[in-house]
Amino acid sequence: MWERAEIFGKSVIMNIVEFAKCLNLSIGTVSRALNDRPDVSPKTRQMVLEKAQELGFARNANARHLVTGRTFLIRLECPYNADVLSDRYLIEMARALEEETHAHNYNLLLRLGRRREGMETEMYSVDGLVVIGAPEVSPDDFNALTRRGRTPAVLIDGPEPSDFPNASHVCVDTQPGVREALQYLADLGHRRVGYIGSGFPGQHVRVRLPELMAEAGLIWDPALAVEAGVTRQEGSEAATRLLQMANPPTAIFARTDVLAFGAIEAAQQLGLSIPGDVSVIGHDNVEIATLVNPPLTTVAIDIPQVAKAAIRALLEMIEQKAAPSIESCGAHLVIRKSCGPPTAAALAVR
Amino acid sequence: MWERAEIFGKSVIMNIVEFAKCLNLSIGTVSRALNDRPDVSPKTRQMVLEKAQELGFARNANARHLVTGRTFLIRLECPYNADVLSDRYLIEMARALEEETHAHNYNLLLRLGRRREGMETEMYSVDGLVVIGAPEVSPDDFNALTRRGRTPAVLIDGPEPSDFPNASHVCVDTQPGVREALQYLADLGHRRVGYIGSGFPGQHVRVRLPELMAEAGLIWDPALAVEAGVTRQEGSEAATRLLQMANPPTAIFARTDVLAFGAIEAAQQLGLSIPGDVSVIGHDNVEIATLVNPPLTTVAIDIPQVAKAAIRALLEMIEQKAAPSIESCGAHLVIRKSCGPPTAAALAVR
DNA sequence: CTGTTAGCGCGTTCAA
DNA sequence: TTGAACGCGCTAACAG
Repeated sequence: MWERAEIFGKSVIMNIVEFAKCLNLSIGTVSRALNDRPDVSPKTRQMVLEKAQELGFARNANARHLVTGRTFLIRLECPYNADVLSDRYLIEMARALEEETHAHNYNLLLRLGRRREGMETEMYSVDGLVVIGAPEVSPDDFNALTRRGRTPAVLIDGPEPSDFPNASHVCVDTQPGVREALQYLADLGHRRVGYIGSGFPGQHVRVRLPELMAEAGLIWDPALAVEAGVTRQEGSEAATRLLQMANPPTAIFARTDVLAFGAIEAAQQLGLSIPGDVSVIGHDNVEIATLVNPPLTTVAIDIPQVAKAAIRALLEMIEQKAAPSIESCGAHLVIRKSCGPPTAAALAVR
Repeated sequence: MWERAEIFGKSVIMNIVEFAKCLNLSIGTVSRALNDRPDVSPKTRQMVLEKAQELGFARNANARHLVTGRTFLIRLECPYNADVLSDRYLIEMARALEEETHAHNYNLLLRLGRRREGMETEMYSVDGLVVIGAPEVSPDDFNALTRRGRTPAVLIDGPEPSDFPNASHVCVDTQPGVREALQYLADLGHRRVGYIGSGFPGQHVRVRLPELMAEAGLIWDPALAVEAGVTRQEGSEAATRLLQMANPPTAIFARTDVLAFGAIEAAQQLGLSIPGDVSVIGHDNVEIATLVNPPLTTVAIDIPQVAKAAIRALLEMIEQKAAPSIESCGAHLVIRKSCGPPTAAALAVR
């Protein structure tokens, strides 16, 4: 059924030899015309292109890949299983990467789920690899993924660059966004800002929080920084603790949007309005952030920028055999409706 | 840098000839061992496999594809641009399809954005195509996609099967889920159930609503069926109209979750509690359905089932040259917290 | 069971 | 500017 069938007495699947024969040209000329080479007369090229359209001739991609050694395919690897919300980040990143690869005439091969053992040798031959969201990826994993370093790779938000000198890195640095967020709160008139952390150790933001707060002209009080976890419930509990303090913060900055949702919930349960009585800022710009009430102001990683940087680095390695590079991308503040100036009463408390 | 480099004095990229030479075997034997053919002695196979691992030999996929005419690649096409919420459906479908293809040792090539003109001849050679969510796909589009029908294709929730007899079809029939939903409401004690439609003409569910209602033992009153649109706001307005009737429904079934969100909002603004005073059921099982308050009971399309059916149909065409098939997949009810028994007062009204 | 050989379809030399 | 011939790396058919 899908074989070299006959339609109207003509072989449907044509190779370049048969096609060239139809045009009374040699395959060399046809190939050059199709590849847009300069050494073909314009009208020959024109004719070849038209006839290809007319006869429905398309070159066999596999043969081209064999002879050129290129596939124009880039594979996206997500070595870890994420929950739904961080998936949102992955999905948006995948979309951005896909757009970027298409813009360069590459295709993106997606692998959302876990890698299966033993598929290494059966895996598709790709020109490059994007490994995303895998701070914990091991050298062994990396070797398996890249066929012992033979396939150019770029790691987004991956492990320490120094551990994988053969790969390019795009590091996501959220500090600019956090800085913006704190400055925004300060400009609104806040002085005491609470922080709800996600409990992960060694987060740059957490570590540099005192400094960042001070920089924005905010008060740094260790009692205002609590570690929660990842769920909305945990965010709610942490916010409740903060808001019931004798001298509560007038704004809360949560390490993730989900924690911020919990904080909003907690404030509302305590009878506080947002942003009237308390301001809340999240982090991640999760899709739902626009749909909660009030829509959440949040720190957003610039996903298109990260995708652009990653694909650029990868293509430089693929096409120009460039050495691996390291780039850092920032984040910025997305202002919606969960922040406002503190009330006079709240300010009076301290 | 990524060339046939020398590491430890040995060529890193090895072809099957060089590999066979290392083993003192012929390439034929090596090929058969690697392909798991029966006509190789077990210990030869064993040796070949071990040595391949040890020397890091992997066959050139492109050469295999050329000679076998197969790539084990399936491309997913989404010909239309969807909004964020229906994207959610696409994304979940993509995940399910990806799992399914991997289970069969195929890879899924994703194309989330719009197709670009002129990429036809440059497109990757794939074994099959899944076209999703394109009821409006035209024969021309279809021909371009399938290289004039040469590439096996399956359409998920596509146009009338009769219009594309060369493709397999997986139709999504939500009626079983709707039936379940209505029965669930009836079992809770409801009699008067309102319906908020999305305004699309010719929806099977809408057309058969009287019948489905009657089947569940519910009252069919045309006044209780209103057409809204697609936004939350429209859902809210429609629900307000329903709930302000002299003899209002005790439950509302909305054609989409977004409309249901609007209905919940409307009820709450009217001072009605959910599910205390009014029950609400949605349709689509959008991600956010679990996050609203109360979590929304909704009709869910069985995405894994659809994906399974699609891949099965496609692989039958690819591997067994089977004729195109048509299959219908159902939906089911996901019970969360937006439904309860009607209040005695509400029942007394009628 | 193993070795040998002929293509798969194309890009890319070299001559003409 | 064009044509002829070689080879990319592999599978499959056939011969031993």
